[in-house]
Amino acid sequence: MKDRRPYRRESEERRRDDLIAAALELVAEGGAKAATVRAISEKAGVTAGLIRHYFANKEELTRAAYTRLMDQMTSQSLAVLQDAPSDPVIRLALFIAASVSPPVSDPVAVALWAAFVQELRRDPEMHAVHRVTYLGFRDLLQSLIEALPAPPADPRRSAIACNGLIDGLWMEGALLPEAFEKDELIDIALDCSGAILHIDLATAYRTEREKT
Amino acid sequence: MKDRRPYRRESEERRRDDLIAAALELVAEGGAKAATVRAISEKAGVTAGLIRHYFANKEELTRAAYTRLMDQMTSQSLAVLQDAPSDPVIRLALFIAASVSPPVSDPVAVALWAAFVQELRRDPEMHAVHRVTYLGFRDLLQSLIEALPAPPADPRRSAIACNGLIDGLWMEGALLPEAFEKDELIDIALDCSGAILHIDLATAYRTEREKT
DNA sequence: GCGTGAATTACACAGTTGTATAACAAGGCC
DNA sequence: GGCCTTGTTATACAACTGTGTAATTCACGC
Repeated sequence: MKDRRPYRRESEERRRDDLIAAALELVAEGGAKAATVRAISEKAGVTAGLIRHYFANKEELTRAAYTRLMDQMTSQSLAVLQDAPSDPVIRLALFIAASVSPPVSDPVAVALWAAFVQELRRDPEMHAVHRVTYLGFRDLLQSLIEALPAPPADPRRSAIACNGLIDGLWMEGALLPEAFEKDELIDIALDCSGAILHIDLATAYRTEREKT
Repeated sequence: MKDRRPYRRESEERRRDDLIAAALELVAEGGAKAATVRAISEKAGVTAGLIRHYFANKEELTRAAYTRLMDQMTSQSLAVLQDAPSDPVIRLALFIAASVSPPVSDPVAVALWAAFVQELRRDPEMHAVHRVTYLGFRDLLQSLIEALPAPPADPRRSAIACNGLIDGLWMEGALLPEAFEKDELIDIALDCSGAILHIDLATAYRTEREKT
């Protein structure tokens, strides 16, 4: 007489992944308030109770989603170096260009990021995630800068500056795309990073792009 | 027999101001989700029903609060020019330094800003507010750049770049203050804006500061 | 095949949310 | 000083929130 919904047992990893992915999609679509336990579980194809079987509470799921988002963005910027030439100037130029253009610089990604930023001040664990991912990205940038033929005297300062420039343009390009022409932000990011580092990143990028 | 709460009638402007201020304080303290109609009205010293007497719905109050926040931040950056000398290099340096240091660069302000950013994609009116305030700030910066003795060839590009740098450092300094030494971000912002514009903003700022 | 443990569903619950509506009272006007 | 507009309170309501708990049913070991 019961018409209980049939289901399949899945691995813990699979279920956690599905729930995190569903949460991110919902936050992207409708802001943090749209990611309710019921909406998340429905999108993941399970019932609400299961969330608390894999996460102690909703906060923990939120943290997991934030970590996943930041890891994704860093690895997307890094992916462009996978099959890049070994010339450090070209590598830096490609990395910077990738960071201020899609899919890294994307309205959905920025909105997602903003949704989590509000939690940083209140949740020490979220703050820790932020520190690790921010410093991780910056250190990556710094290592690219230190590999340059004529590295700057204070690579840490240079990395902070370029990181600030990248983050600002990343955000502005995603939030107000109609205010910029195609590739304008890439050009600006390369020109100004070049001015900061006293090298010509723009032509290095252009010649590399024309090679294909 | 009724012990109905006594009250005073106030002007529409006063009530709207109080409600907006209460909403901003709550978002700052506990994120967007803390700004419920009941919490807002309690903090403003009224009952919940009154909100809908002054705002058609909660969304409208949210929009008003966002507009107010952005106006405040721009005017705070601008305030430093009030009694600044007429030397355009000094004026630009003061403006940039103010934008990446308290009270403009502040964890509360950044968290508030992030809380609203999530709405930009969904709410066209919020998007319009964002466009106006972003372009307003950038145009201000561009006018300061154009006033320089040797203005750059493309002031728009320079303004976009400096704005990006400022926004990035504004955000990073507020979100992870322990990662930077005192005045480090001001120095970096001035050095790198100077590199982009080919002028020496850092010494202009330092000599101006030592004048007092 | 068949038990058995655990993944999953189903349901309940108390609290909160935004909103609608009616009763009330403050303060200006004559 | 009494009326009348309307700012303000009070209360109701249905929808939704996160969470706790018991009942089911899947899938694996034997």
